[in-house]
Amino acid sequence: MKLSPLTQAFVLHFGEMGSRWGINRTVGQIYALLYLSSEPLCADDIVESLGVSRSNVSMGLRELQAWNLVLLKHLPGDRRDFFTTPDDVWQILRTLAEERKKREVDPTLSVLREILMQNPADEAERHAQARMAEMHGLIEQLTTWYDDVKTLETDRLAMLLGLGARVTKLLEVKDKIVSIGRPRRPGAPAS
Amino acid sequence: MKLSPLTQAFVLHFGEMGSRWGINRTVGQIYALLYLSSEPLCADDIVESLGVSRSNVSMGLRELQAWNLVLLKHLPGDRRDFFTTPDDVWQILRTLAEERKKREVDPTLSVLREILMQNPADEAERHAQARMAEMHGLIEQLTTWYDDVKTLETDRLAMLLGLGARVTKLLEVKDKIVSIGRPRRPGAPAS
DNA sequence: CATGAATTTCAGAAATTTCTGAAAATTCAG
DNA sequence: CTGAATTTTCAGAAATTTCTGAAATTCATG
Repeated sequence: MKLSPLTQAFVLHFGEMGSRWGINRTVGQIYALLYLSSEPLCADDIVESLGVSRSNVSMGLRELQAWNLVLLKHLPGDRRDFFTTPDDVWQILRTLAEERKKREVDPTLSVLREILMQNPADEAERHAQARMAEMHGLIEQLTTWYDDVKTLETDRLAMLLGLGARVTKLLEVKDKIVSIGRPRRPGAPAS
Repeated sequence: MKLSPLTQAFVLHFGEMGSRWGINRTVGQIYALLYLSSEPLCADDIVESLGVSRSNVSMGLRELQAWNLVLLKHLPGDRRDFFTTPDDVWQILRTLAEERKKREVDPTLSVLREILMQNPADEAERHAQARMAEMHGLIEQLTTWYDDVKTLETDRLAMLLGLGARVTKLLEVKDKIVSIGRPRRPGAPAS
């Protein structure tokens, strides 16, 4: 299993990027390899392709399974485990988002909520809590949006992305139309 | 500068989360501290609050400046550097998004483009390239959306978030209305 | 241009993370 | 149950990252 130069380049890059996240180099490389492969690979294929130890691959695969990023396959008449990634990149994105939220956002939210329950002892604590409340509010808004959007099927999601910032333009126009139909009295708040 | 328990809890949590990203513990803690503080802090304040070495704080602050996450302030008649975070959490979010994109997404995009220029030597490379093209397409869609949305002022952005998945429902309704106005001939594609 | 307050740099120590090889566990066919 | 194929575990080696203290640098001021 000698890697072609193209595959090699991608695998090495993913290794580097991996370390920029929490994921380690080998895990990144294993994932890249599985992602590119047209058929499922077993642990020894990976050992051979990446030149790392068998046990390292075993641990890497375990981590990827914990992230729900790989699928386990069994070929009939073969006791070995084979691994792939899902075909659909959008599905991969959804999984990634879900797992990162679980690991990075949820714990922070719960710490913030915890702290915001307490009441402040002094002015410094009052200010600190106000800051945490701001952060909490921001994260809540983002996760609410995420929860709303994550269930969209791929084509709807693509549609939403394609719309981008124009959505707000649309709403503006709508507001204008509404306000023509319901002209505001002089001095009344601008709604 | 003894930290109050509330602040302490938040700072420690940020330290932990920091290591889950590329950022190290101290950098996370420094940021948390600055974020919560009602007035700018100088390096020695941070040393005292966190109990780490002066040089470590210096390096941490440098990293945070590289991320554009802190602001440098100078008090009149004081030669020391003082640091704060921006007041607006939405602005912080924008900066964070921008910097992470720069560090994590852009390099990947450029590697992908590089590889997709080459032409495949065999069937395996052809398949690998197709996979990379899928990933490239996905990232392009996401970054296009991001580029579109990142310029929105905070209230528009909040509006867009509030709308969430309902956007697509809106489009559906619009499509329905349009198709009533322009009934499709039998056998014609559903547009 | 000397002084001293403040900051930065950097070599190496300390801590942490990653990786390996050997041993243990698991699984299944015979 | 035995034994071969496969996977997992884990103690410690190797590599990497983080942190420190001491020295170097910067720079406003007398």
